Amino acid sequence: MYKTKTVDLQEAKYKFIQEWGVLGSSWGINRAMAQIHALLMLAPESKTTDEVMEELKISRGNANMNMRALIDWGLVFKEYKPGERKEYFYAEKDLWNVMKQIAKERRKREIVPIRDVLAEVSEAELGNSPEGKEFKKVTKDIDSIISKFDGFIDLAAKSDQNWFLKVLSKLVK
Amino acid sequence: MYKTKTVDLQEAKYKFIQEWGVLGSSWGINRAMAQIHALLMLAPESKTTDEVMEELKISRGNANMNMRALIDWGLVFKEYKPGERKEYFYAEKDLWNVMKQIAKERRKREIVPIRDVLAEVSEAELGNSPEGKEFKKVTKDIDSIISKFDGFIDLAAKSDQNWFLKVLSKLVK
DNA sequence: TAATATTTTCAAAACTTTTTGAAAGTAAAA
DNA sequence: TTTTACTTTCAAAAAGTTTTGAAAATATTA
Repeated sequence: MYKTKTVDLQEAKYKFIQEWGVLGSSWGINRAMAQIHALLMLAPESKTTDEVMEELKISRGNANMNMRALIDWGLVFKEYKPGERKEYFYAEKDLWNVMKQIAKERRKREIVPIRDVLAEVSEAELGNSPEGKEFKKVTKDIDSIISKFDGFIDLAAKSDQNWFLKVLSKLVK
Repeated sequence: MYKTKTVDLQEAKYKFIQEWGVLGSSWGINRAMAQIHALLMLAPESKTTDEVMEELKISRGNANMNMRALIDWGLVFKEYKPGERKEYFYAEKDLWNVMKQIAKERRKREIVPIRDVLAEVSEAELGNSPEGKEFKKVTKDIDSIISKFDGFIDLAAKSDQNWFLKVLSKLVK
C-alpha cells in the first residue's frame, strides 16, 4: 500500500467534487451527474456502479440514470473487463474535449431552437407600428449576434485545443 | 391607431418570449425573469409592473421580485416619469451588453469559486499514490484552461462589441 | 435448464424552486 | 393628518426536479 496523508487527499477530492456539483447545477447539469463526472475524472482507473454509489452515497437508480445521461452527453464511457461481469465507467479527462462535447450538446438544445424561432418570426407580417418596428429591430440584432457565436462554436468544435489556446493567448496577451 | 396584423405580431412576440424563457432556464435564469426581460427588450417604451403582470399573466409578487433580480443583474433599469407615481421599467437591448453583464455575473458566481477551490486544493499534501497523482494532474489541467477562459472573459468584458465581432469574423472567415 | 449476478425501470417520496396573494410598508396627494 | 396609490415582503401553496428502492428485465454461469 501507498503511504499518503489519506485525510488530505480525501478532503481535497470531496471539496472538488462538491464544487463541480454546484457548478454543474448552474449549467443545467444536475448535481449527481456533475459529481459522478468529477469522481470519474479524478479516478486513475475506471469504476463500477457500486463504487460510485458507495463514494457519493447515492442510490443505484440515481447512479445508473445519471451515468447513462453522461454517456449520452459523450462525457463518460463504458468498459468491460475480461473475466468480469460488472461494467466499468471512465470519464473523458481532457477538459478541452469535455467543453467541446458540452458546447455541441448545448448548441443542439439551445442555439438551434432559438434560431428556428427567430427565422420563423422573421417571416411574419408585423406591420409598421412602433411595436412591430421594435420587434423587427431587436430580433434582427439578436439573430445577427447569435449567428456569429454559433459559427464560432462550430469552428471551435472542429478545431483542436492547441489552435484554440493559441487564439486565446494571442488575444489575451 | 396603427393598422397592423395584430394577431401575427402578438403571436410572434409570444413565441419569442416563450423561447427566451426556455433559454433562460438552461442558463440558470428562471423562466419568469427571462420572460420579463424578453418582454421589455421587445417593448418600444418602458412598462409598469401592472403591464408586465397583465401581459405575462403573473402575480405582482413574482413580477416585483424578478424585476428586482433583473435590476441586480444590470439588465433592466427603472425610470420615473414626471407627474406619474408609477415606476417604469426598460431593458438593456444591446445583446452585446446583455451578454457582457451575464458573463460578469456568472464569472463572479461560478469561475471565482471554482478557482478558489482549485487554489486551496493545490496546497494540500496529496502523496504519491496513483490517486494523488491523478488528482494533481486533472486539477492542474482544469485550472490552466479555466484561467485562460477567465482572462478571455475579462478581456471581452472590457472591450466593445466591434472589437469582439471583428475578432470573431476574422477567426470564422 | 435453473440459479445467480448485474443492470434498468419507474412510481412514489423527498427535496428544491417558483409563484401566489394578502398584509405590511412607503411615499405622494389631498 | 388622512387617504390613496403604489411597492415590497414573505409564509404558504403549487409546480418542478431529483432521488430512492424494490421489482422487472437482462445477461452470464453452472
